[in-house]
Amino acid sequence: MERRNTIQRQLVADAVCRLDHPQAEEVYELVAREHPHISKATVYRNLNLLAEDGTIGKLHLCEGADRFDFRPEKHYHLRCKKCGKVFDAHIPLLPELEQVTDEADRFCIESYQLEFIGVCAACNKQA
Amino acid sequence: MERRNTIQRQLVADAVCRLDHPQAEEVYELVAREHPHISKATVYRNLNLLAEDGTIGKLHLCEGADRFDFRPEKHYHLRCKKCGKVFDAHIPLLPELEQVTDEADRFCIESYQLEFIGVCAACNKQA
DNA sequence: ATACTAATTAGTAATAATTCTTATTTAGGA
DNA sequence: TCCTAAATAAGAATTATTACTAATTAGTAT
Repeated sequence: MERRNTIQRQLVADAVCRLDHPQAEEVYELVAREHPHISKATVYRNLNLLAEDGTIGKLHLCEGADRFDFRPEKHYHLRCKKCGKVFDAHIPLLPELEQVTDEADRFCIESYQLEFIGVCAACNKQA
Repeated sequence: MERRNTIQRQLVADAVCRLDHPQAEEVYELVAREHPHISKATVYRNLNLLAEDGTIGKLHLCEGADRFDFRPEKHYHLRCKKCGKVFDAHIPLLPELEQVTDEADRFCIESYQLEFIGVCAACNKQA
């Protein structure tokens, strides 16, 4: 049987759109505020399903829990090591990175995960 | 007071050298085989201390637990999505990546984390 | 050698994030 | 309407890691 369109899945997707790079827990909290009966496992499962079929993006960053991202275009991310916030980078994609191969290891590269780490404007101003 | 040189720290460092991109648990197991009284917390603490001062590297990959790496030169990593193994990439460092800035966000980039994902030679042969 | 003191330890408890389990409910087709 | 597979709720279980605390240790000073 096909994947169904469920209300829960739609609610999860909506919540990701309304939040900024939320972690699963934040998505759960937002949905649960309106629909207290939703199960945490349902939120996790649907986040992963939505990420699988590309409806949303899933970010596995160096620190902390996975985050989700509804922006469709491919883009890099910045993580502030002071406040922990994650930002969309306004950096053009690096074509060199897309073309990397590793013949030496006969390893078939399919994708990559890149994250820039540093200090955001707000935290920089404070210091 | 300064950081001390402890036997436990040396044992942890040695174990990382003898293993290939081990997770903390594997380091613990190897040390504990010879020294069953070592505490898991001690292994974790020392792994992080060693990573802090650059004696070993700490890898936060997309999947699974953190891994540790004793190789001193900067290099990229490959992760096989079939078998989960992590390999050192024989790919030259990309200078473009080292020079990236993000003026638009006034974000001060200090480092980055890059990981290539694909299928290793062994898994490729099987399929 | 002994004593001192802060760093480190072992062992355990706690936490955080996520996945698993099971009984129940639902959606869509026959 | 009835059937069946998919999806759900609720909570237990798991995994990886960190926190806590009393006891021990390393490095230095006596």
